[in-house]
Parts: sequence; C-alpha cells; structure tokens
Amino acid sequence: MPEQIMEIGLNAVIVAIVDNTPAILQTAGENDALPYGKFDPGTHRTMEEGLRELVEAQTGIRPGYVEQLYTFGDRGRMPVAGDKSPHVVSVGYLALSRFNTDQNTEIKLTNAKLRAWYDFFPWEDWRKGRPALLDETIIPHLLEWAAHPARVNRIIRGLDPLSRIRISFGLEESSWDDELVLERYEMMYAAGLLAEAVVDGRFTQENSNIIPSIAMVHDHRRILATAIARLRGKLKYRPVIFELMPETFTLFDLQQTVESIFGRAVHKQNFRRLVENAALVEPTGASQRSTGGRPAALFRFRSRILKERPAPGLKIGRR
Amino acid sequence: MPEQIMEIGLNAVIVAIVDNTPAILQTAGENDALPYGKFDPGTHRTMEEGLRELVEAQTGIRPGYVEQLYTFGDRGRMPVAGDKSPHVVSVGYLALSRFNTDQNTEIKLTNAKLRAWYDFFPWEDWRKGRPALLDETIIPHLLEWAAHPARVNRIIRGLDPLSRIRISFGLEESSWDDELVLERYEMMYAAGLLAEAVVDGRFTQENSNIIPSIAMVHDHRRILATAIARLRGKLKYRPVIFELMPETFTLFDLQQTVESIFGRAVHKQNFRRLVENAALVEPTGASQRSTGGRPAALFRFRSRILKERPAPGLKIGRR
DNA sequence: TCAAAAGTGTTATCCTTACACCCATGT
DNA sequence: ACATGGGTGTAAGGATAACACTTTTGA
Repeated sequence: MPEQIMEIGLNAVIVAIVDNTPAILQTAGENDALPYGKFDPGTHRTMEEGLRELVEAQTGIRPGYVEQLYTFGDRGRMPVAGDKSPHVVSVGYLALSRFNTDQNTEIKLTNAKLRAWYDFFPWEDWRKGRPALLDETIIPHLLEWAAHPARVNRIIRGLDPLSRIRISFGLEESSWDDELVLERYEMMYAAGLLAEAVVDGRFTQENSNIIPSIAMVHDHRRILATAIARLRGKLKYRPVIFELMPETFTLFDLQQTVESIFGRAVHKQNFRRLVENAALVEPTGASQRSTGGRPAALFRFRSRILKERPAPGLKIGRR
Repeated sequence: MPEQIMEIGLNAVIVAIVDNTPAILQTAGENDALPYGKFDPGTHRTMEEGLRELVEAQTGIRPGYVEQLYTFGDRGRMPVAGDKSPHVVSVGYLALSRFNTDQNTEIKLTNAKLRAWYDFFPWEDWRKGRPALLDETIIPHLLEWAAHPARVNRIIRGLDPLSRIRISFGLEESSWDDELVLERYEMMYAAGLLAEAVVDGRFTQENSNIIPSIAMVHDHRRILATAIARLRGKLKYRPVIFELMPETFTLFDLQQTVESIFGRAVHKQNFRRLVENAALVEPTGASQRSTGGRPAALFRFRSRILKERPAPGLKIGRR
C-alpha cells in the first residue's frame, strides 16, 4: 500500500483586545477559519518563523508573543474530496497582538477580519453573570444525552460522561473552572450540540440540538478552545497579559482586559493590590482624565520583573 | 524549487520509577535514543494511538497515561547525509508506566533498555543536596560564556543571557525553580557545555567545556528536558503520580516517588498531611512491615477524586 | 537499647478574601 | 448633589511551614 502524502500545516489563533473583549483574526471570506499555511522547511528555519511570516502575510499583523499550542493530527480532521488528498497534520499556535493602541492606528487588515471570541463560545463569558444559555439549553441537553448510554459510545478512556459533565460544567458546588474550555467544547461536540458534529456526520439535523454560536471550518473551533484555555492558564504564572496592553494603561484598563480573557469579573480592590505588590507595573507619573470619574494614574509594565523572578503571574482571586 | 518530502515522527519519553529514581525506556543499541517511529495516518486513526502501538512494539510496555508534549520541527534537527533526506517534524510524547509492581513481574524489555533520567541531567537531582557540579563547573562556565558578548550571538528575542542564567539557575535569593529544566538545558547547550553542541558543529572540542553527563542523539535530550519539566509541573495540579505507583503503597513510598521526580527532598510531616487532606489516597487497612522501622499503613489512590474535583494535585511545599 | 521510620499535635506566619470607607472628577 | 470610577485600611479566615514530640517495629 502506498504511503500517504504528508503535509505540515500551521494554524494561528491571533488574539487582540478590541472594545474590551478578546477577538481573533480570521482570513476574510465566507466561512469562519483561522489563518492557515503550509510549513516549508526550505523557506523557514523554524516553525515559529514560518508562523510569524504567514501571519504577517495573511493579516498584516506582526505578533509579539507566539507560543506553540498543540499538534492536531487525527485522521479525518479535514474530510475532503478524494482519498488522494494529502494527510494534513496541523500545528496550532497562539499569538498575541497589541491592538488597542491609543494612537488610533488604523489597523490595516490586508485580508483579514476580526471576530470576538465569545461569538464562538458564548457560554464562556460570565462577565455579566452566569450565561442563561447554560441552564436553559446546554446543561439540560448534555444531561439528556448522558442519560442514554446507547449514544455514548466514543468515550473509551477516562471518566464516564456524566462525571465529565459535572466536572467540566461545575454542576455541584458551583465550581466553574475557567480553564476547562476545551473539555466543555469536547463534551458539547460529543453530545451533538455544535454544528461541527453535524458537518462531520456524527449527528443529523434531526437528532442534534445545535446551541446558537458561530461554528468554524474543520477543527478550528477546537484549536481556538485550546488557545483560550492555554491563555487563561498562562496568565496565572506569566505576565503575557502585557502583550495585549498598550504602552501605558490604568489599572482599571488592565483589570478589564484580564476580565475579558477570563470571562468573569474580579474583585477590584484586591486586584489592584495584587498587581501592585507583585511589582508587575510601575506608575508613569502621568494620569488619564477618564470618562466620568476621578482621573486614574497611568502605569506601564515593569519589564525588569522578567529579570528578577522566574514566574511572575497575575494571582487573581474569585469575584 | 521542488518541495521537500515531509515526514511525521513520533518520539516517546516513557517514564517509570526504578529503584526510587525515574528512568526512561530507550531503544537498545549503541547510542542513547528515545523510542521513535513514523506516524502513518493510514494505520492509525490518531497520533496517540500510533504512539501507543509504537511504544508497545519497541519496548513491550503498555503505557497508561500518555500526553503530547511539543512538536519539534526546526530545520537541521536531524542533520544527516545528503540534502535529499526527508525533513522530519517530530511530535514528542510523555508516557507514564507502572513499573515498580510488588508482584516481581520481570519486565520483558523486548528491545529496550532503561536509564535513570538524572544520568542525562545530574544537575537536576538535589535530593542529596545541591549538586557540586553546579558551583564547580556549570555556573562558572556559564558566567564566563555570558561575559563574552562576541560568543553570545544566537539569542535574538527575550532576555539577555546573563539574566537568563540568573533566573534559570536561581543565582540570587537561592530560588532554584524545579520546572525550569528546559531553560537550563538550553542555556548549557548555547554555552557549549553539552556534547550535543559539539556534534551539531556549534562548538569544537577545544572551545567547549563539556559537563559530564550522558548525551543523546539529535535533539532527544531536549525532548527529555521538556518531558521532565512538564511532569514536574503537571504533578502540582493533576494526580498523575499514581500512574507511576503500584496498586498499594505507603505514604513514604509516595513521598520518595514525588521526591525522585522533583529531584528534591520534601518535608515529611507536612507532605503526609497535605496528601491526606487533599483526599488523594485512602487506607487499605493493611500495613507493610517495612525494612527497619514501624510498619506503615498501606494506601491506595482514591480515584473517585477525579469525579469530584477538577484539578486535584499535590501541593508540595519546600524542603 | 538503639536506629529508623511512622505518625500526631501545635504554633507562627503569610496570603487571600471580604468589607468599609474616603477621594477626585464630570455632569 | 450625585454618579462614577480611583484609591486606602484593616480584620477574619485559611493554608503553609516549621518545630517538637510520641509510637512501633527490627537488629
């Protein structure tokens, strides 16, 4: 049997903060897709280099921080056309871009568009309280699905579906863990609550209960879920948040950016203290006359912290 | 220009505890290498499936826990023969294997050998105190290297070499961070303290100062460093330690396994308490008449914890 | 009897969490 | 005046870290 042709793809989740909500850059066009390109070791010395170039070519954006996420290689992740199509193993990357500059820089989006990431994951945004979607549709459907063992056939290793649902959606003791984005996505996919499950042929229009949210091509929404989870985790021990901030900012700006990523409110007074005595920021001396309120002191990232401590993160508490 | 042929490789870091020290499985033979195989999407539905089969075929071991680490794709990571050799992008995996069974099962190592992981990283084992190697050779050589800016040419993004050394080797305020295994490896590689740097042609025998330790082929030791770092990090929020333990064990056994992975001693009394009131284990009722000492109660992993909490880890303290 | 490991109890300290309250500005 | 966000103080609670001490076995 002849071997299949292999191809290494690169996928980029490029995050920027727009209007106090995280957004991703997408290639312009009909369907929602992540910027994608082939990795050619002839042109690029490293995959990260290839990724950076691809992002700039496709979106006009030069990302600052770039990090490899995961490599997606399952057969059938791109179920197209004839069998002769090459098998694509895709390496997902997370890239952070400073977008919310004060300088009113018109972003030249060569060939890209922006989309708020909670359009794809409305159940992940708890900033205005627990999303009604959860109790109205998602959780009932999940429980109904888990109650029919016949449908639950794909889960081999690990926990039973009901326990998974309980853990990932925080059913008891109200413990919603903001890092379990991927687990929640996968449960919903398995239960046929996402349009991708219909496209993939795992469900039909009839026996699925699609939750309103934007789907993406192939497994791109899965890659996005991985990116959100990784970013939420990373912020707790690395100061990558500043890759998304302008040069100077108020503590409230910073708080709102953090809240937008975690998708939940944090305690104002304690947040300020935690940030300040973590020595992550320093005052610039200037202050900003804000919209309705006392002027706020402006701060900048104290980048020297990187030379001082190995894991300076944002210890954010609840509420 | 014709495109290069691509190939997806799978590399496995298979960890088992042997004689209270973590060891990895290697393919038998002259040089030290990780089990390696090609990923063929025709045969295997997922990469993890391919990895599991490859591990079993090459070592006779069926790993329990398997996790993807990182994908290594830099050009020149396998600098061999003519230019027509295919470019290999390699996906590294971490696999944990229950090896230290009481049942005296003779492990049939089909085609593999075992090697303690601190043979490759002697400076990472602090169980008997701070390794003399560090102050005698490693740190002096690193500082000497960093003092010559002419040699320091490859680091583009990020911190200056001296700060990197200070952070990753915990020079001031005695803060050795046990998770920075990869950072330390990379600093030593960059400074020409590892045999790999000579093989790769970055240094000659003369201007290098090789630190005694076992080298591996290609970038395999780098993959191993990634695995150690990941495992040390993971243990803090996931109970994967039990994938390395026999069915029942004493708390001291558990402590020694934890210590062997972190490469440092932990505080005995507090460790017991932390483990017990994290509800990670339950007594079996039986006890073990130990070697010279009071018999210890035997425990087993309370696997129900997985159904109860999202991130049950080992909160181990210092010392 | 002594060494070695098991196991318990207690306290000081730090960090998180929560609550209360005052300050400065625009409308 | 009052709404809005900026900013400070402090006390309760919980978790960690450190220390002291008793118990049970084998040699």
